[in-house]
Amino acid sequence: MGKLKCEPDPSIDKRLALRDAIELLSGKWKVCILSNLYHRGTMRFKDILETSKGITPKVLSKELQHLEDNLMITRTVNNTKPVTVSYALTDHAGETQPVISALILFGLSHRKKIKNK
Amino acid sequence: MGKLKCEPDPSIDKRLALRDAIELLSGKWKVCILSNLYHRGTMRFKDILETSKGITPKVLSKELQHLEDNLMITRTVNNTKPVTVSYALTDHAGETQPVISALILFGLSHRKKIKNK
DNA sequence: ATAGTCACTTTCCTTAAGGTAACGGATAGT
DNA sequence: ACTATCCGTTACCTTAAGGAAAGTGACTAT
Repeated sequence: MGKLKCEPDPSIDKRLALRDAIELLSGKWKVCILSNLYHRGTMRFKDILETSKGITPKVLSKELQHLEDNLMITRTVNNTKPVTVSYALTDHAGETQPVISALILFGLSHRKKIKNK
Repeated sequence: MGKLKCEPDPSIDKRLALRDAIELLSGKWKVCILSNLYHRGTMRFKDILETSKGITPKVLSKELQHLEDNLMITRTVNNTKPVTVSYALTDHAGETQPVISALILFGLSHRKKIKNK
């Protein structure tokens, strides 16, 4: 494979954006949590704890805070007994859909390539 | 945001693909190295060491091996004095382009959202 | 003989991610 | 009073990522 294009380096803005986007999806649980919320809609803490198999409450709590800080999910304390808390995706989280699709498409092709080694 | 669609859970294949794809791009240096190779074409070890500012030879060596294992780059030992080694993207690496574009697009929008907090 | 280049490798260290297990406050049922 | 549910927190530990600094081996130039 030779040189492709020889554009100037990507702008600093794009590099920061790329780094932020990857960080937001990196780690063992974030995509799993987002995916669960996407497919099941609003969920309570305990629901996510059970569907994200293997996660502990401590880690889940941290991940949810991180996702909330990044405006990917909303956290709503319900007026119930005992207290329940609902989490749901924001509209902004919907913008990850093209990213996820592209990642899956590449990942599928990549796994094929790797298997034939 | 209510429930979006209520598809069944994604297939196990897609989940694995997604995880692999994210892992391949996670970490401090991989995207940086790929981006350098993409914009500059074939590069020697020292070139990448200098353009990926802050990386150490040990870490670069490890990252390059990882990328080679994943068929993203080729490693060619040149018949020169002193020995030089050339790295270049594979065709397969080109398939990350839609992923990177999607990540940048999302990242730019995300950074705007976060700034207005 | 000495010093330099290139592509690493080795050793040692710090930091951060993630896991385990137990505990806490609020509330309710029996 | 005792137990249970829910949503966490706290304290402690292990592992992995990554950084700093020096060294190695093959070769060349002076």
